[in-house]
Amino acid sequence: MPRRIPVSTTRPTTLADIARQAGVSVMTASRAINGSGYVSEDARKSVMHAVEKLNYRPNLSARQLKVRRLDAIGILLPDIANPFSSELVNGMKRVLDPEGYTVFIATGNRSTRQEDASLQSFLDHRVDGLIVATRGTAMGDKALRSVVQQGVPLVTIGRPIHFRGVDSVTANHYQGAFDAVTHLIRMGHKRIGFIGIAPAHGKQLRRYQGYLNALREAGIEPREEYTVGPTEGPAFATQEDGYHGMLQLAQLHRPPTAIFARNDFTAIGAMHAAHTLGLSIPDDVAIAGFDNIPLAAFTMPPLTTVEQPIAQQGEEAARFLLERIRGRSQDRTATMECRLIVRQSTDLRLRNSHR
Amino acid sequence: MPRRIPVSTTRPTTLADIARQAGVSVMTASRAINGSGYVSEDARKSVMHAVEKLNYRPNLSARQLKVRRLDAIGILLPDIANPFSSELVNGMKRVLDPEGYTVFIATGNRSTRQEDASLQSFLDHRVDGLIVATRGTAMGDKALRSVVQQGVPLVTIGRPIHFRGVDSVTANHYQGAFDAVTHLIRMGHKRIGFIGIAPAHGKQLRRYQGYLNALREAGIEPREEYTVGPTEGPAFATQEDGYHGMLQLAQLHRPPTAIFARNDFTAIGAMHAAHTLGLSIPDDVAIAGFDNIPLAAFTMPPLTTVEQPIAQQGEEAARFLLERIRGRSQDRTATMECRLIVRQSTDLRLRNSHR
DNA sequence: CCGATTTAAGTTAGCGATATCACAGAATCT
DNA sequence: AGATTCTGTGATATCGCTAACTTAAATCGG
Repeated sequence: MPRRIPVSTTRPTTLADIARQAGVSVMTASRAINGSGYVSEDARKSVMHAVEKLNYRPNLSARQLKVRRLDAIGILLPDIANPFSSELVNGMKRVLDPEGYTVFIATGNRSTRQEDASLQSFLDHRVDGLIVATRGTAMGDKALRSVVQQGVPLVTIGRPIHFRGVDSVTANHYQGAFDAVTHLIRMGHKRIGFIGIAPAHGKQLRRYQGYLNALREAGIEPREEYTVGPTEGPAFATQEDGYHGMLQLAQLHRPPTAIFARNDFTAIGAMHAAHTLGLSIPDDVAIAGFDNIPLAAFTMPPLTTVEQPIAQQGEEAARFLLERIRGRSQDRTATMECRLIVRQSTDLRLRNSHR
Repeated sequence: MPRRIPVSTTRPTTLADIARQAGVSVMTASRAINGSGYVSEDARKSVMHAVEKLNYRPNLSARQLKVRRLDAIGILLPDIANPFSSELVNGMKRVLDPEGYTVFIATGNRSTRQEDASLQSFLDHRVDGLIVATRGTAMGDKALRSVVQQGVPLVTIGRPIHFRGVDSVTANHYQGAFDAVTHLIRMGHKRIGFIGIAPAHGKQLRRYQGYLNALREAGIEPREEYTVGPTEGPAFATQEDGYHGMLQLAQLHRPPTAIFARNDFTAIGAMHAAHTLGLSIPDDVAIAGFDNIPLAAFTMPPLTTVEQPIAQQGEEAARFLLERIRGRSQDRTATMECRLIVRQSTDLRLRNSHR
């Protein structure tokens, strides 16, 4: 471990400096600053004046050592490029800021090892609670279980949890996918493909289950060759996956007339492949995605997709966490409904709109 | 301020617990764990054994209080939806992780007040250094100046800094824009529009200056009516801005035959408007963007754009910060070159490629 | 074989904050 | 009036950790 030479310019102001400047004891200064206990108006004023003058900021490490509370919560995200992340954090902040909590973010960068490291960092810094929005893995589950055992309040987002002591919030991906595929069926499609995961790995993927069941409920037996995608299980599917998936499906003897893509990125890749192949959308092939990323309204044609209430998931998770921190011990779960947004990539009759 | 009831399940293990369990003094335990000073092999082993058994993790607040070092650095980002953010953080982590630093991220959400709050939070927690990647504002500058005065090592990214004691890293946006516009001129265009900022507010925007000078250097006098965009100064320009900007330019008596958009989102909005108007790209209007977001290769047609070395900026910023923390006091600045990526939105002759 | 060095521990004293106890004077109650 | 409560303040002891000092045995070189 390399040595670090500190560049101590001026020592930061401490409570003792304030007390000296204000002519009171440190305890009185502390009380004045925190508004606890009895402090005369005179004393309060001169302390506040000193705080202002010396530009005092309490040392949170010192405070935390004593009160065992950091007023900070940690958020673990899979990665920040993800279009969710921002909205999710906004939702959480909306709830946590007014309560005086600071929010720190760390990312796992899709690597379980990095996720564990970030999680450990939060624990080492003794945050008051954790919100974890990374994808579920066996290794990750083990780490989370130990978090719970250590008594640190924990809420997960979009991740099924298999043990107690945790709250969780999720969107109804199953229903969203079901609705999207049902919409395609209503538009007259019978041969509907899924791009985003290899058939063998789709058991865990609720979006895929929604796709399968929508077909079955309409009396259409899903065909395995209509499902294409990466085999990496819960990995995020990309534009490239969508592009290659579409090419693959187009080569079939009787190719699908409609595509339900695992997410909007995948859908955009599929659209691109369709253009390349000279297929027109939605006449030759209809395409629907999932997530309603900002760009979805700006593809050509605009993309039909499913919107999940991201900010609300963040808010709810934050509320759950606050309740946990304040002592609730029963587990709670919230499932938020998704909303189908029909645009021209599946229905030409719609006006060209950005909504 | 609401009261918080702690849910103390089991008190976390302390060094004293370890010492007791291992049958040594706390100091020996500390030395064994930190690998400092002399510790016999026997003692080290039994301490490590106790650490393992009791699942001990040092209390970083307590340690920080003593050693005045947190081994953590704070990163302030404008918002996380931004496609940079992720890459930027990856670059930083690549440098900081191996040095034993933990990275915490906070966002300002494009609000100066929130940025200040996040910055203050980092300072209150006494991080060892700060990397700030938010857009420059007067209020923000003031806050940063005070950071420097407090002796906290600071590096900025993509933000011109007007005072000393700060390192900064930036991409050569000017050159990138210059190259893109020069490319448009070489493709035979003479009437080239800029979408992304109102002409009166473009003074600060290096991308706009690059546009103007590329025109002038080619002997083309820029026309004010060819520049359209929001008036909010350094705000981020969106798809909507691009869409409306394109509509506006198309209404001119002699509309531009090429568009240089402030960023890829704006370019995508403009492309969408062009499609809506029945203009073909690049025959009726060529369009170039900036940033090379992942989707840029998947628009129809693929978008010509300028790529800036994001991860490298993150790495360099992290290296600068480490040097500062270790005592360097001269200011350093790095400017990274951008790279023009020509695709079919400006040049039809190219093969359809995703590179 | 003896002083000097190295190795291996333990003791003490804080870091900067707050909880707790102690105490004095003012205000209120019975 | 005397007891009781309310105000306002300060002294002291920690929180969990490590720097600095101290002690003591082991090792070493001439």
